[in-house]
Amino acid sequence: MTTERTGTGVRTVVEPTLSEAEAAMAGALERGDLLTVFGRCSVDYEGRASSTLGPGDRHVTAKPDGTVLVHTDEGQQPVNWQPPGCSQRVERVEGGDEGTDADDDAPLRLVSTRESPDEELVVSFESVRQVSAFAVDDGESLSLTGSEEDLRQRVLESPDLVEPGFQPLVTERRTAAGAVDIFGEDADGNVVVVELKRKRVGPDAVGQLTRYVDALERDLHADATVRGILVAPSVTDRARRMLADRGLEFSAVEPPSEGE
Amino acid sequence: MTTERTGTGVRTVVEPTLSEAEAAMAGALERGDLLTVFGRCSVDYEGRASSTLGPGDRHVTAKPDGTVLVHTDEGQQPVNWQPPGCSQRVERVEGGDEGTDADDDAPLRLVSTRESPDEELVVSFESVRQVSAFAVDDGESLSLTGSEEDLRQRVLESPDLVEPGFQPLVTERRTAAGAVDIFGEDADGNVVVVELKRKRVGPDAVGQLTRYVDALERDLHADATVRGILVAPSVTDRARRMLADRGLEFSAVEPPSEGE
DNA sequence: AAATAGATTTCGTCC
DNA sequence: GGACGAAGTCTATTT
Repeated sequence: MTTERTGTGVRTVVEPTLSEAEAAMAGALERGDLLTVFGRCSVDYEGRASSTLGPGDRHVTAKPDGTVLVHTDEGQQPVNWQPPGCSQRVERVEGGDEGTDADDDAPLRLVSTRESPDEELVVSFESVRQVSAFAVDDGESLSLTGSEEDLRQRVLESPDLVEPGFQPLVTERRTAAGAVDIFGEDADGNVVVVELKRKRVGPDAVGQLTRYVDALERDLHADATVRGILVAPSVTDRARRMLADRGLEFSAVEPPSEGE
Repeated sequence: MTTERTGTGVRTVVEPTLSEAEAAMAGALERGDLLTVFGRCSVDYEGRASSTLGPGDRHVTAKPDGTVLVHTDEGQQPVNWQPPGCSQRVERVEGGDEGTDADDDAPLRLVSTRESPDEELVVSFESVRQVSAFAVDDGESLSLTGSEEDLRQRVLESPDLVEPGFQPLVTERRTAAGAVDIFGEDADGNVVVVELKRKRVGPDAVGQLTRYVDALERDLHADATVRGILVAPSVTDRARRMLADRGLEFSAVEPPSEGE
């Protein structure tokens, strides 16, 4: 086993005994560090669903905000996790009758729990290869371009992109079926409902637009024509057919990128 | 700087120079290890959208399957990432005119790219606190209970949970609007469309069921009555109202848990 | 490669 | 705290 303690916020223990790993993990949780553990473990989860995962090498992260992530060597998503706000503790299975110390062979457990919903994640390490604790200093936040919000601004600045003469009146207009992205009227004064999507749309988006158009037709009574326009970069074949069946329309508009 | 090389598949470098970090990272990528880097970095992404992230301490993971994850001290989701299948490389910004070596102050970059869609993620380290490489041995896969698939099996085994006399006929029956979860008939011989959800449902699920019912009514022509039943643990108020407006129904069924 | 829908989705926003 | 919808969603399945 080797211990590193540096003055720059990194503490690492390599090939610790389970008791040494326990101490290092407890210290990291105590200090509010970002904790990572690599070792052979099994994982059990019970809460919104239930899962079990047999023994294998995994990389486990516990963040100071209460997040826990268990990653295998494959996949972008963790194989098991716990969301922010959970409480973490490390524990050793109780030893024999007389001993107060934990059995040296007993697994080391990282337990994460929360209430509402009641959930528990247990990572049981049979061996630990590395424990690291990091003091994180991060004040910056992400700046992102190309979201649906960016597309909305683009359409509000240049309504003609939807169709010549389109006039946006309100965003997020409420209906019995939910809030409409953009509510406006066309060159002839007809009511227009616009549903925005930042990428190619499928049947679900058509369903959404349908719900809003139907709801507005009821709200505004029978006399007024309500047009529904799906605004997105492109549509799938089935979605295009569904739009046609329902008398709805599509207008191709790209979300702004980088500079625009 | 301290280097650890153990016989059990863990290599760790603490407080390396950028050149030392570069070598450690390149070796890990070469060997197909799970690579982790903790350090101060900026992140730029360009692809399906664009994003920038200013300097801060982050934990970066590169998996042998091509996944890259950049985590801050907060949140379950990575602040930036690259999906499985991407290609990674480490590089140093080119030095001055005459030198062949990289400028010692030039940032160390982890670059991840893929095509279709064209995406690039660049993590620029101004300092590195730790580089670790792990040889992962994991043969086990996750076993999970409580999914929609489990709910489907429960309903197929006990159709009366939906309503007395319900008879499932086909699963995944195709319609013009997509595949129906369970297609069957009720005690009176009416066509029944069942949409399953493992948790409390909102307006989107009602929209889905509506699409399938509408599509089937057209497919089967006008004479037959098509009932639509949303099967889930519970419904939101608005969803319940939308169901009523459309003449659709709700039946409360929980997905099986643990033992069941 | 594209399409479709589920997910212990997570995340933000608004009520 | 619940409800609702976006997301660089990811992931599995099917065409």
